Parts: sequence; structure tokens; C-alpha cells
Amino acid sequence: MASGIEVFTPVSHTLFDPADIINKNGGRPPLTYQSFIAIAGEPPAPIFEEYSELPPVGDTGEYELLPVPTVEELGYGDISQEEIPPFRGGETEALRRMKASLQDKEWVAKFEKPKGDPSGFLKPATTVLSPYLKFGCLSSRYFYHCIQDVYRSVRNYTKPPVSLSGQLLWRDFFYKVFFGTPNFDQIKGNKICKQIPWSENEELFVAWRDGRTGYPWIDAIMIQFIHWEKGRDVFERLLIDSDWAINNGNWLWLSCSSFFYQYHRIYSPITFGKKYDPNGNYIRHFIPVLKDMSREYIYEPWTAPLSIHKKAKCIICKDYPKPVVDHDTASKECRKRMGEAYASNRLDSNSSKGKPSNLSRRKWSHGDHGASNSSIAKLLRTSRSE
DNA sequence: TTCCGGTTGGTATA
DNA sequence: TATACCAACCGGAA
Repeated sequence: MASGIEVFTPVSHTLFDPADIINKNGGRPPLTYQSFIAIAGEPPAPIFEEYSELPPVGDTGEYELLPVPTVEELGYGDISQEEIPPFRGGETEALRRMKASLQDKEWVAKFEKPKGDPSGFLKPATTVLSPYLKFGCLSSRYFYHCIQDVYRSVRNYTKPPVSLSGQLLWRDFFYKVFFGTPNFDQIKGNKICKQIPWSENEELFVAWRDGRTGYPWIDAIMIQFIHWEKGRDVFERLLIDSDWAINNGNWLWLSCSSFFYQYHRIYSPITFGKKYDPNGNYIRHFIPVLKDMSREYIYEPWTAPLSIHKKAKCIICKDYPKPVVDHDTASKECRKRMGEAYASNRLDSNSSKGKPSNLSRRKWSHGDHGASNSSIAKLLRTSRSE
């Protein structure tokens, strides 16, 4: 590859062809990871082609080709003023990072997603290759098959969905569901999304968006129960690896609107982080005003006596906010409303099931087979801008 | 209609 | 570190 430009086939953005998977599933997207895996089988091998110059763009059908958008058009101002993230772009850098990640075969073989430490920021518990996948610098098929090479060279290795290859399959899963689901990024008109009357408190939303909730762990990572479409928009703007299908998929998941429904399992903004990072290093790093708070109170500084605040040079309400909501009250309220919404969704589902028409909530009517025009437009827009 | 299994909870207990 | 329990969800298979 020394002389030519190395180019992967465009379809390598995902492991499988979305339309193919949906056809094999009777025109509907698979709604569980397990059913997706059962239909999908083994991903095809990547295809390598060498070009001396960039190949022409193929037939885009009725969609017109647009020039690459400028930084300003993407909604960013003067980027010279912004901090440059530690990610160099491009395929060469992507391949270098991938090879570095896969070099530690034992780490690859033992990778098990939920067990990784989510508070690891100096030494992340993942490959951090997602920005390269998102921007099309790294072929998911090539990555997948390189992982398989590692598996073949070791005795034992973890399996999907928790393994490293399983992560690539999750990524594909969300692409397939999005491709076959009109209005995937909305509550309204989205057949797989629970209709839940989310709180639209603007003050709470802004406090969360700006990291001012008063819960140090939350403010350091920004997770909260709020109208998921708004949280999704914030992440779309802030995440360097923001991927349309995965961002929406994960917000649907964590808001118990789709894919995952055990809404009684509610994260604690205090204990969840403590489990991985009892000293609060993650908080101390990203919220410097709390860096000298004692270990005992770092996750709930508002409970500390004034003497502790003074000693840490961080007075609650003055230097750092007190919690915007009482977690116990807010989570109980959330759970209650979720329960009501679920009951109401069940009612709707049952009443339409009785009718002989094709209006049943979970049946895809004939016109919905495959992706809607707007879904395809979004796919094109996504892949073009990425 | 029933049953099973589900990447990522919290708490109490051994 | 591992397990039972909490209360009970859903999609999909049988």
C-alpha cells in the first residue's frame, strides 16, 4: 500500500447491509440483540481495493451530492479558540491506534464491557476507537476481522454481547433498528418508543447540560433523567464520537423508552460512581473546585459540615451548587410516572390488538417495510458528514 | 398463553 | 467477590 491510496469499500461503515437484515426479518428491524445476532450470522470479510486517486462517488439515486460542509456550517465558531482534543483524524492514525489496541492480546481476549471502569479517563477501559468509526476513518469490518485474528491466537476469549467484537455488533444493531424505524430519533411517530410524558423543566435541563446539578458525579459526566430528545441533542453536539444511530439508540435504551424496560433500576448519582472510583479522582479532575473535598463527602458535598467546606475551600451554594433536586424524591416521582406511562402504553397496545385492522402498534404496516425516505435521507446525511 | 432471558442498579449479606 | 432480593419490564420462542 506504499504507493496507492488505501480505500475501504463504503459498506464497511457497518458490518452488515441494513436492508438485507430487515428483509431477512420479515421487513421489520430486529428489536433485541439476540434476534439480530441470530439473523445476521458472520459479518462478511472486508474488501480491499487500491486506487491511485480517489474513486468516483457511486450512484446516489434521487439524492444530490453536497460539498463537504465548512466548520462554520457545522455550527462551530472560531475553532482556534477551542481546546484541541487529543484525537488526530484520518485513516493512518485510525489504523495505528487499532493496531496498538489489539497488540495486548490478553486485554482483547478478556474485554468484558459492563465490568470496565467507566471513570477511567487517563487510562480508558475501552479502545476509544469510536471517533474513528464514526468519521469513517476505520472500517468496522476490518476492525471486526482483526479482532477475530486475535481470538484465533488465544485459548479463551469473551463472547458477544460483552466482548470487544460484541461492541461492534451493538453498533450494527442500532444501525439496523434505525434503518427500519421511521422517526427513530423522536418520541412522536416512533413505533418502538414508549410514550412517556417526560418532564420539560428548562431550569433542570440547563443545570444538567451545563454541569451544575450539584451532584458531583453527574456534573462530571452529565447523566440525568430528563426528556431524552434534549439530552440526545446535547450529546450530538458535545461527543467527539457522536454517531446518530448509536446516540439515539442509547438514549432510547437508558430512558427505558425502547430495548430496555426495567425502569425500576435507577442509577444513584452517589453510589454508582463510588463503586468504581471511591476516592472521586474523576470528579476532582473535571471539577477542580472540589479537588480538596474530603473523600468521605466528595460524592455528596452538601451533607458535609461547614468546617469541611472551609477546609476544602469549597462552600456549598457559593463555590459549588447544592443539588437541584432531591434524588430520592425525584427518582420516586420518575418511577411513578414511568409506571403510569407503561400502563397506559399497555392499554393502547391491547385495545389496538383487538381490532382486525393492521393498526396494531407492534406490527409494521406494508408501507413501512424497510426504511422510510426520511430515514434514508438521514443515513445519507450522516454518512456524508461523517 | 406461558415461559425464558436480558451488556452496564441498589442494598443487604456472607 | 459473589449471591439473593427488590418488583416486575419486554420481545421472542415454544
